[in-house]
Amino acid sequence: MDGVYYMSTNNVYDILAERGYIEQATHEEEIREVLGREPVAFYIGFDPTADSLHVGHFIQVMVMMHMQKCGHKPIAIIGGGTAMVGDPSGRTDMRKMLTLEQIDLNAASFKEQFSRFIDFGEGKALMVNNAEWLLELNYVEFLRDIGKHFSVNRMLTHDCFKNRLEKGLSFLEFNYMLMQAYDFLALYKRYNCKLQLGGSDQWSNIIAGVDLIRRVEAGSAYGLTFKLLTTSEGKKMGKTEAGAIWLDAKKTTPYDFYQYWRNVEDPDVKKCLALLTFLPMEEVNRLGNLPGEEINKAKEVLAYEVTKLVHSEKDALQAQEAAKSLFGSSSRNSDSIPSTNMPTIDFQNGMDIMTLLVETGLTASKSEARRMIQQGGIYIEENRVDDFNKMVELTDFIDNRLMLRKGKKIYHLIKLT
RNA sequence: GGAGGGAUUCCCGAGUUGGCCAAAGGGGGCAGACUGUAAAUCUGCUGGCAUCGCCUUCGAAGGUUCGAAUCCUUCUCCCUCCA
Repeated sequence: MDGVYYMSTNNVYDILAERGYIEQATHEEEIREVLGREPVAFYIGFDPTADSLHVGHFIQVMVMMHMQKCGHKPIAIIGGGTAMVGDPSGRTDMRKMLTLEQIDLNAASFKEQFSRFIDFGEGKALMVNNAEWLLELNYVEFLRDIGKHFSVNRMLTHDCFKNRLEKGLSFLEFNYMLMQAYDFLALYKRYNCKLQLGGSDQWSNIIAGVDLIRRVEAGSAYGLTFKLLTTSEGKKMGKTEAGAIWLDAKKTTPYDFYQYWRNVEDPDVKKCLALLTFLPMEEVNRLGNLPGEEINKAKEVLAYEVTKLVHSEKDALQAQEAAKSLFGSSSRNSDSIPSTNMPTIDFQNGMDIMTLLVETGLTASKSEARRMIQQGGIYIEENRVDDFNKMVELTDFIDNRLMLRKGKKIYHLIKLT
């Protein structure tokens, strides 16, 4: 039935709802009606605090894609204005101010990445930097025109501030909401943007914008929030001990990217398929409900599909192939297996295993390498290394290659050059 | 501006009669067993270098001491209360 439903509707709201994106809506019925009636300009904000988007952003990008496919017009806002000030949440580490150049650089990377997913062709989508209007604001004017519409009493009742009242809240942070609300207003006026989307943590800020537009312009504006990508246990997904999963292949290789999705926990597979791929819901449900061990098939599809979307079909195929060769029984030859090229001479007199582990980045230090070996977590070509003084010799290489493994899943190929 | 309180290893959080503290405990993470490249569970590890041992860590900089995360001084940041 889900599949039929998907096929028979073209209201993007229904699609988003069915796929499980939507968390909260300011005016559910109205939004659905507007989206079904006319092309709507909508926006999502992104702070250019890094030089690449990550998986957390990707879910928002997915939404933009769905929306665009259904004829609506995405406006991606780069938070250049807010980034100038520095995101106040997470104040202990006093975020270092990004320079204007850095922000511009990041913004350019963002745009490049957005372009892979969204069609920025004439009139189809926009990317705007809020520095355009935020940086030249006049303080007193802003207070009089915008500030007067905000009730401190009401703001204080918002959850996002409530929690902070105990820990402390700077005036700067307190103003963040006004800035974002102003963004919405500015976009409303410039582009007739009447819908703001965002992660569920943006709810308060979004309502603030909706209210502001209604007050200042007596206009109709709406907000929708989406579920943050979390595991069944409520932890944020898209982060590993090593950091975020980036969309930039230089920061997270397609192989690692693929593996991340290949290894999601059983209960999360269905959700990920729905949120991060364009597979029909019928298929999503079928795959997500595969029993027991068969769910691994669904994980393979998930990993393949997401990698294909974010990188390319070729990358997805290569990653899949690499994974199969490593975890299956076939030969271990694939260009996508993580590897390090090392000069042959380095092994002329042998190299001790601990140094090798550090060189390849499999362990962060020799101490860790030692520990790993003592615990039996290091393998050379499927042979457990039991001596941390072991010297790796040229004779250990087969065809100029040597496969190292840490734990069960982390492979690393050494290639002699 | 005044009065108090606090800053500890990835995170939270003990530790302040100075040595037994590389620093309790929990979380997270990693590894092992079991598995399905899953979950749950159990076990071990979790600053660096090194074959006893050594080195750098407890907001920053100095000082007192044979010896300081623990005492003193100054500084920075944060919190609470008062004005």
